[in-house]
Amino acid sequence: MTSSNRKVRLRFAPSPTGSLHIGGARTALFNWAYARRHGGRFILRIEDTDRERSTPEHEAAVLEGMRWLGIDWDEGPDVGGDFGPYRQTERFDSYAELAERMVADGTAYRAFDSTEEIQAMRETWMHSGQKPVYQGRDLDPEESARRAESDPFVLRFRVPEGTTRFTDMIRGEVSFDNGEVDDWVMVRSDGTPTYNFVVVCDDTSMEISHVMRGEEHLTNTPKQVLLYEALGLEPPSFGHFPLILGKDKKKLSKRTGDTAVQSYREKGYPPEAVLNFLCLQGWALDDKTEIFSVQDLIGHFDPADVSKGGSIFDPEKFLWLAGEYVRASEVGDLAERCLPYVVAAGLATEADLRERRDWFERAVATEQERIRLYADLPARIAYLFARDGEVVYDPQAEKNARKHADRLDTLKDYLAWLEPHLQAGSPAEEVRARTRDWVGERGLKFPQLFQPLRCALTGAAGGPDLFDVMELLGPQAVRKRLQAAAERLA
RNA sequence: GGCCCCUUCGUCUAGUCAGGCCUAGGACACCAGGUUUUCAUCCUGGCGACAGGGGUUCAAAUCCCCUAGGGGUCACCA
Repeated sequence: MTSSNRKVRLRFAPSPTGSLHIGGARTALFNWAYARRHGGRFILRIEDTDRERSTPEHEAAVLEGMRWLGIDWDEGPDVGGDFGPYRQTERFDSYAELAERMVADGTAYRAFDSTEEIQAMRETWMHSGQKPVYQGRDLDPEESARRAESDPFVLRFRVPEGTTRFTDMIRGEVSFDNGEVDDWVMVRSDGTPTYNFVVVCDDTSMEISHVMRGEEHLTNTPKQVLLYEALGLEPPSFGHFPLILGKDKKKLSKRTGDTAVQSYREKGYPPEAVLNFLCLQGWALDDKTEIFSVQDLIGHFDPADVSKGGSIFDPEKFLWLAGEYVRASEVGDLAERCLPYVVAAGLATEADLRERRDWFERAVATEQERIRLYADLPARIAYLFARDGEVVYDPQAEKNARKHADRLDTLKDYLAWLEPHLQAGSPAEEVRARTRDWVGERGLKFPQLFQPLRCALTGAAGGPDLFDVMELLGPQAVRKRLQAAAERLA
């Protein structure tokens, strides 16, 4: 394309004005995948030139979010690299010098308009249907230099006549009439450089070969391409991803859904599922595979295959995907990942769970196909930690149990029958089989025993196999819960 | 409002570049069955789309034009 013999170097350049956004994460992911696929480098650069809103805490949160997802970088503020520094505010010196040169050769000029004047112009443009473009209001060089000594000014880029074209890796040929492009501000009156200026400087000096970002940057691209041309530099290849949309079809925002990667982490989404879901926003591995790893992404990602239209973020499908990952987990791993949530819910201490590790894993196994998020587990296994006389009966469970007029006798007789098994510690399979026989011999239907039994043991209307539950509970708890139920269900 | 981008089931998408293999495939959701001690899982089936209109062609979801709709952007934010 633009640069055939350049080394492949891509960057993700978030501004630390908040935690990692779901859209930013996808941008990072695709850039990362492209770099990895082509044996290139992936660079993390912090765009902190908005000093008002940028904070070290946000920067840390962004890095943490990336790490959690498993997107690693070869160069960045924390790991360094040969093209540092990797925070823009630490690179200010290099911008100033270039700006001076551009004023000297006329590709940039000083503008002395006050904020109010600019405001007024914009008002006029918007209401009168004129082109909302600021162009060519520069003074002759001498007057400009003279006024510069007393009055504040900004440096603007002088947009030449013509048409600016570039080949977008996702959209193909894109062109803008230069008459539509503002003589945009490169350097503010306080001497600090603006985004479009800084980006070009940094991408150049960091030898970035491909710039892939969200579609909201599409109109910035001609400004940047023009700057590359004015500087006699070869621009990188550009690509603009479609936006991730909320239910309202507008750019996903906090109003229309959770946008922070961190909040999905807290809710207990497996990071692999988050990554997988992000891939599905605008890209597909093939015509039928929904579940795949980042290795598959790396092996097949091509920006030309990315959809051009925006995609509405579907929380339902996201949840389904999370569940798929949870179900496919190895139980030990799943237990490890759920453990913090069980502790946070106050059901047990970490030490306790680690001591009863085998038991805990078995408990997790009973719920593996019922939970979709790690955070779903605590509520589902809370009954295992309840006091035997105080198991919380779900209204539906109690209703089911009370449907059977013979419930009290059934439970009492069943407990009596069960007692020898409890004492002998009979395995679940055996008790399960024998119980079925017992139900048959007594001429009962299964629900007549199982509904009261489930309510007594777990308090829930649905749940795992009751004989697995009994094993987890242990003989004493089973006894007590059945006895308690004989009173509570009277 | 100007400019730019976009448009396949409700949603995510395959197919569009190289027109026929598309009576448009998959997934989520939904509906109906089945399995199960219940819930969940799992299995089977169903519902459901080429924005509209003109061309080009033997043939168009695919190419061209127009219209409509949606979005983005118009900062001394990034």
